[in-house]
Amino acid sequence: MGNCSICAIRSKAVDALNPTEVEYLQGNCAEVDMKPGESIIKEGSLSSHIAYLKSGLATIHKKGVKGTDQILKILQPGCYIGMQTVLSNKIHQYSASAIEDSTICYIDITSFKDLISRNAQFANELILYLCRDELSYFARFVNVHQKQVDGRLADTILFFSDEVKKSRSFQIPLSRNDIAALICATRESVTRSIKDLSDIGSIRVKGKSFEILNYDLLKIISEKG
Amino acid sequence: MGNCSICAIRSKAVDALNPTEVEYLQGNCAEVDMKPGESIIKEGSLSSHIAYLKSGLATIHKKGVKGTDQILKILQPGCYIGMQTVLSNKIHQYSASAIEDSTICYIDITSFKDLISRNAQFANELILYLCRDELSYFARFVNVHQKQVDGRLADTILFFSDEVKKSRSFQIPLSRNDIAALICATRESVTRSIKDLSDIGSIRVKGKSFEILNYDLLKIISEKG
DNA sequence: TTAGCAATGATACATAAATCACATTTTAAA
DNA sequence: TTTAAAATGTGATTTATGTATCATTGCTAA
Repeated sequence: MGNCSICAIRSKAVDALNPTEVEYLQGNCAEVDMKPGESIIKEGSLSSHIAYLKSGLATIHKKGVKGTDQILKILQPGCYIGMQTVLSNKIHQYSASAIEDSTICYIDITSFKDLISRNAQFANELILYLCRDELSYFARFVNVHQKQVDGRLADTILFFSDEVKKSRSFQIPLSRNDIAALICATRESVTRSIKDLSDIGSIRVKGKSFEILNYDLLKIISEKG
Repeated sequence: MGNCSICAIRSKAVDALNPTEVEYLQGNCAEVDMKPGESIIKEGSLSSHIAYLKSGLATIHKKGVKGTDQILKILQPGCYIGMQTVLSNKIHQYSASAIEDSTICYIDITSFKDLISRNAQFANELILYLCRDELSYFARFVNVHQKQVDGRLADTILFFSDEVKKSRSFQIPLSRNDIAALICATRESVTRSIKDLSDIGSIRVKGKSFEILNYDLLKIISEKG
């Protein structure tokens, strides 16, 4: 059982709850530690809990017509997982998996719904969360289709550097196949593209270790597509 | 000024309002008629109103790195337009345009936010709306990347037939360029793909008039990609 | 350590779809 | 009606990326 009242990365929504409500949430919330590769929620399964990524890193992925999964998003701490499904649908419409050591809080649906109807400010913060989330997909959708593989890979590397790892030298905890699923390409294209970006001296890569050598150049490739 | 209390296609959210609240909404809501091509909201402009599509048909579109717009979605009556931006951002992150004669209700932001904080059920319905909307984008995102042009075009034709026009013979109120922007392709590819689908006898097309001759065949192409 | 397996890199080849260039049709305007 | 402008169709060509195959590396587990 987690302790929501002292949770360091608790959401703005939870901030809007009063002490009694926080206690209620806490009583209906279970904290679970996860290893990379472990499944947080599974597409097609019955949804009974909303998950909250307290620490670590995870992905949202969804099966496509080809049978392979597409990665929709990299999730950082502070993200709700499965909320769209739990609130509007009985069956999870996407999967989520940890890609680093993570801590997940599973919140019982009923309690969560309770809090939405009880506390308007809580509901309001969730609305804001959903709006921002959806807008980020809009941007992603348009970008992915107007850039080619090099540009999309550059995007991803910059994302991990700027948003996730906040460093020029970092690990991307994804296999080449995973990166392909994320940027909508094949494993082979990812390999080639990594080679391309390395050849022009914008990055240095060894396995999962990435280092940005020429940030501006990488940015240009990301923006030009 | 519209009359929300007797609006035939008013949203489930508005259904949750009490008579006083409906009257309040009505007082802060302006109804506008639009012709095809007219802009409902504009990407980059300051957001002051949420739009609600009361009748007609519209598109959401967003500028990409190449400078051209990508169509994110075809909107049918009952859709909120610009809500994601109005609630979480000052600047509209996407545009919307009518593609058929449409009626739009512009709702003042402040009043809308008021209603969210006043009425938990209203907020709750908006949350459901946002959840469903986002899930539809997930499906679209994955589909678009795992199907080739023929499959995506088949998807679009089936969508207009099944969801919008509810007929096997209908008009698609989009230019070839628009269809291309919708299915992430070029105008030329759309033309060729229409020819492909016609050659195998699944559709008959004349200008913007489409007729489905072999529904099952079209479905197979849509599903196989 | 070694065997076995999964992940990755590298190369040749195939292909879907973009680009380019131009003809034709449709629509709008004068 | 005539003209201009926009939209659409078509064929040739190019290109990015997928597919296929095989070699290599690295990891896991006995």
